[in-house]
Amino acid sequence: MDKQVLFLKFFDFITSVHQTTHAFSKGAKLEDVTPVQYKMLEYVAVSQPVTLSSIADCTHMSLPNTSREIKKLMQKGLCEKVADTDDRRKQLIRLSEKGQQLMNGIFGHMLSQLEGRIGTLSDEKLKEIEQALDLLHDQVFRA
Amino acid sequence: MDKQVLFLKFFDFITSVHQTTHAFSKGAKLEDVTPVQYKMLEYVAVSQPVTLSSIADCTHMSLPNTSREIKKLMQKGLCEKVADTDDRRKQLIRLSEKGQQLMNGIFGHMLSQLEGRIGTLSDEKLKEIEQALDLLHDQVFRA
DNA sequence: CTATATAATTATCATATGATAACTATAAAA
DNA sequence: TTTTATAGTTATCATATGATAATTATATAG
Repeated sequence: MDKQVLFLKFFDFITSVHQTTHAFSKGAKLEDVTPVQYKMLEYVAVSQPVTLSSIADCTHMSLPNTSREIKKLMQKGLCEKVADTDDRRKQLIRLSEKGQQLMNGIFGHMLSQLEGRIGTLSDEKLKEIEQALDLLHDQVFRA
Repeated sequence: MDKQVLFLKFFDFITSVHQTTHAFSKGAKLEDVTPVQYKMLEYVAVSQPVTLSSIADCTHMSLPNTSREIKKLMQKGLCEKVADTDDRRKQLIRLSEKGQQLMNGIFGHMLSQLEGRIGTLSDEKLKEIEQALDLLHDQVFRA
């Protein structure tokens, strides 16, 4: 097994995933949300409610900058703060109704893009794809 | 086959790939090269020599901004221009010796990161991984 | 030959992003 | 209780990035 060749395949694969990600998000209307803000919204959508610190950690941002951008997202009415009753230093963030709808729309758009790619495949093929996702996730792209 | 479930799996997978990419590039010393400039270097490294227009296309940048950033990369001694003898409007870009060394170092770093993840796997497992990469690349993450 | 399309450059501007210092409030440890 | 650690805010600055208009040079179509 030539590791050099496998590496090139990985590199090509990662590039393809990035391009596909770009293609998927293209066309989803994101008026008034910057790339960094979108990344934050995506994280909040999946893990809500979350503290500012965990947003900062997971998006590789500093706490001050995270605070600033969340403030902007709240001003746009996309996020809400909830006080943490256990630890009053913490601020729990979650999507607002409007933010939830925005992300639902985006996820729906991505789903339809995916549908366009795998919609016609047989159930056996889909099973194979699912297994491939699991394998790579566990063996290579694990955190 | 529940498409909704498969979508969530895809979403999770894409997130993992992005995080792994981030982890891979972390630690590679990129003094004085911005993220956008790095993206350009990566494209040039793989496809050189390339025209400014193709760099602009593939990195989703405007031509003026591409021109500006390439200029900076040349000032840093990482890229070179070669005139296209066929069409004198075109500027072919390639890595300089220094740029080549930089990218070799980064690719080497990524290779060792990958090695750390799959280095101990059996040849059969590696074959499976290779097939999974091919499958997903062809069926889902194709351009 | 003239008009038009392509490739790239330069200049300029607004905004997004990243970094840091100074600060407040609360919790936990000594 | 005093000290120290944690969570977050605010303000400020420098730089990176994205958008656009105006310009030059060359190629190609009519």
